[in-house]
Amino acid sequence: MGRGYTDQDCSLARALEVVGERWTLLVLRDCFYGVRRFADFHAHLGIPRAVLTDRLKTLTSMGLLERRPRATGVEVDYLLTERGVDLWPTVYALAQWGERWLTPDGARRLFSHAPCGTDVTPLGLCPTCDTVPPAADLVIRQGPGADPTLRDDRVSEALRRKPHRLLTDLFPEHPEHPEPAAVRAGAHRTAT
Amino acid sequence: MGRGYTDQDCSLARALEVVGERWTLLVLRDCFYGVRRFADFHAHLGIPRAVLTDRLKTLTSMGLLERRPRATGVEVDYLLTERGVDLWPTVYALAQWGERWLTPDGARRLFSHAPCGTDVTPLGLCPTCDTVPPAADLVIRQGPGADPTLRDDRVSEALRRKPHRLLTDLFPEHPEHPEPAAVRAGAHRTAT
DNA sequence: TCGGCTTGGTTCACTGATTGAACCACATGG
DNA sequence: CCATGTGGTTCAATCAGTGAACCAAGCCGA
Repeated sequence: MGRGYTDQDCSLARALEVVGERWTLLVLRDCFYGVRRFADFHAHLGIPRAVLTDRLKTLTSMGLLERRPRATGVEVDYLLTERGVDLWPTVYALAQWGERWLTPDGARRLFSHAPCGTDVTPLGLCPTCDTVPPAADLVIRQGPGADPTLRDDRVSEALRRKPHRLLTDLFPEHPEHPEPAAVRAGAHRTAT
Repeated sequence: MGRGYTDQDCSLARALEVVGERWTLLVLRDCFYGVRRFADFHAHLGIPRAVLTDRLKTLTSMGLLERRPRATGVEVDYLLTERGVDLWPTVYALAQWGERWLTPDGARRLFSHAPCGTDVTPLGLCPTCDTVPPAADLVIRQGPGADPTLRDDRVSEALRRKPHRLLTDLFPEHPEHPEPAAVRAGAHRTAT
C-alpha cells in the first residue's frame, strides 16, 4: 500500500490502512465463516501463498487475528480477536451491497438469527427480536443465487453442505462435541 | 487489481472488485461529505491525479457516480447515484470500527439524525426514532478527537467550520438557497 | 530409522498498479 | 491577447501482487 493514507484526519483512512489491502477483507470473511487454517484460506480464496502470509502477519500484528499453533503437530490456527470480530458489520454491509447491486440471480448466502431462526435484514437487524445480532449469533446458509460450480475446495463444500454458525470451526476435530469454548467466549464478549 | 476476484462465488468479492481498490472508498466518503469537484477530491485526499481520474472513471462506469458537466464553464460535478448512496452503511461501519479501535483521542466525526438531532449509535441507529437513518438524513460535525493541524484544504476547512448535512453540496454557488433538488431526491429514493 | 507426506511457510523473477512531476486543452476574465 | 483555473493526460520510477519453485519441521507407516 505504499505510503498508506497518512496525514488523513479520518478514521476511515486509518481503518483502510489495516483492512484496505487486496485480499484482506476476504481473509477476514473466511474467518467469520469458520476458516482457520493456512491451507484452507489458500485453497478457498486462490490467494498467492506469499500474499496470504503477508496478510495473516499484518492482521496478527494489528491485533485482528491471533496466531495459535496447535498443542501437537505443525498446524496453526488463525482466530479472530474481539477487534477482528468487531469488523462484522462492515463485512456484512459490503456483502449485502454486493448482493443487492451486483447479484442478479438472487442471494448467494443468507444469514439467520440463531436463537429465533429469523433471517436478518440487509441492515443486519433481526425483525423478530428487534436487535442487531452479533456475528456469533448468526447462522449462514446457501441462498438461491449460489453457484456450486465455481469453486471446489473443502471450505466451499462444507459451507454448501449445511448451515453453519459463524465463528465456529468449520472443521472441528471432534464433530460430535458442540464446539470449542475459546472462540465462543471471545465472540460473546464482543456482543455485550 | 490485476485479475480481480473472479471465480469467487461471493458478493463480497464482487463488491470489492468495484470499491476495493486503493483510494476508492475515500473518494466515496468525500462524496457523502458533499465533495463534488475533481480539484477538491485531489486537494482533500492528496491522491495522485492519474489515480483520481481512474477511480472516478471506474465509479462512473460502474454506476456509483454520475459525471455531470455544469451547464456553463468547464467544471464537472461528480454525484453519488442511488447505487453509490447505498454504500453508506459500509462506509459508516468501517469508519466506526476505525473510531473504536484506532482512535485513542476520541471520535473525530460525529453523526446526528437531522430530524431529531440525536447522535446515531456505532451501528447507525437513531436511539430516539429507533430507525437506521439514510445518509441523506444525517448531519456530520467535528468530534473532540479531530486534529485540525493535519490538513489545510478548503474541504477540511468547510467540514471544520460547521455541521453539514450529508450529500448536500459542500460549496453551493448560492449559499442562501436550501439545497439543490436532484441529489436529495436520489438519496430519498434509497431511504424508502 | 528411513523415506514420504502434510503443513506452513520463503524466495524470486515477472507483471501490473501507484506515484509524482510535468505537460496540456479548454474556458473564462481582465 | 495573455494569465489563470479546471480537469485532465503522459511518463519514468517505484512498489505491490502473482505464481511457480523450493524448503524445514513434524508426523506416519514400513
